[in-house]
Amino acid sequence: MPTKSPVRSRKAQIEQKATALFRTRGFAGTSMRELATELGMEAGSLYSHIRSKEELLHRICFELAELFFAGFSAATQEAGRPVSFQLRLAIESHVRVLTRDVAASAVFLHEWRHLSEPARTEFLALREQYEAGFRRLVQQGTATGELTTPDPAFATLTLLASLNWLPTWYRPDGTLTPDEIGHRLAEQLLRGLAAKEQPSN
Amino acid sequence: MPTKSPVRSRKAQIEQKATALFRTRGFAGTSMRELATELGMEAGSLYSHIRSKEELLHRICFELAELFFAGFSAATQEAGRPVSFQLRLAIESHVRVLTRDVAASAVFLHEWRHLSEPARTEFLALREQYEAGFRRLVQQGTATGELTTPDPAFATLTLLASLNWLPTWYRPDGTLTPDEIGHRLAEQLLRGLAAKEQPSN
DNA sequence: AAAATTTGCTAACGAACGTTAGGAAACATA
DNA sequence: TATGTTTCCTAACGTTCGTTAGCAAATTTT
Repeated sequence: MPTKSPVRSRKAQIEQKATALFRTRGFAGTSMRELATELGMEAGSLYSHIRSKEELLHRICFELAELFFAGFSAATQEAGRPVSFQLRLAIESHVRVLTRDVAASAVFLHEWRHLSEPARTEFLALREQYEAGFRRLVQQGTATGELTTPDPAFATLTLLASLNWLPTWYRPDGTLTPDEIGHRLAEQLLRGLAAKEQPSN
Repeated sequence: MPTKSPVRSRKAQIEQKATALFRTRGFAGTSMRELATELGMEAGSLYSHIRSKEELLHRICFELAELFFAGFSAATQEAGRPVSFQLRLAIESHVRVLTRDVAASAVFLHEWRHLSEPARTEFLALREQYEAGFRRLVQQGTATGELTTPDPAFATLTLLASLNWLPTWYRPDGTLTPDEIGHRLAEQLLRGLAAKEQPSN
């Protein structure tokens, strides 16, 4: 009996398919009826496994947030590492999380607006906290002289922008592995912040 | 009688308010009833001025596309300019269009998925064409030796990513003018592609 | 094997949706 | 002022939505 896919619980199937649909159609543009149809069942049956449509979204958002924080911690926890190295590791970790499940990442980055309060505000606070971590790294890097930028906050925005656009173009079946992508992005972005060379004005 | 705002046609008011709502709630998450309420009227009345909800989205998407193309043309039409200079101008033009109406830009970048066919496919083709223009610039720049990157396509993605994340953070009342932002982004991004200095491997 | 639990279908609920059509009110034109 | 046009309210349409509850079937547990 060749089984091509690992057997998943019904709930896991629902979550995976919901993630895919939320990504392509948006949260508000995805109905529970079409989700159920994609799974070969009726919409009413979904509620044997989940509480609500919003619960699906909530899980995607807050579970990915945890992964982002865990990766950032691992990248930056070891004392004594050069700041620019920590920043490189943080970039690479961010890319790893984004590429782990690119549909979930796209949902995470755009569909949070559909969370009800207080989850919505909570999510935004987490996001700000995570970004502040990157900002601190860039600031520390300029303070130590490893990095150069006239505006650390602006540079951080640019950096995160490059990273967070990834779900729009990344394909798991593309030629580059997630680690290669992370490496390249880190290279290019850090090159733009490198302190050794002066830009020609 | 001090009038603070210029008097606009009802249609212009509808379009402006729809743009704002589509930006914050998404196209699918915005109802015609709430749009009408924001304008102090009833939903049924909107149809004296517009044909459909989708027409509003269609206009946002295709009018901005025109602006992007016009800006790119102006940046790259003059023969003899160094490629990296053209790229700089193209970046700055892109930022000018994005910052012209940041809500419309956010809608343009994310809500196109709600266009029906054939408009949806048409829009994606336009987008690809515009991005191909940037790719050509980067490729030409590496061919002339003005720019350096092991992968022009990848570098272009990174560049456009930095630009297209702008609507998430830009505030018209912020400290930087659109031209300043364009200049900074161009500086930082081109610095990451500059051919004169070799990155430390 | 019997009992308990889970799963899924089904019909339905109350609410919400984009839009239409009729008519009154407001405005513009002759 | 009379006429024509536009704007808006209103009620309603047909459709869709997320979800609930009842029950039978399937599965699991005892």
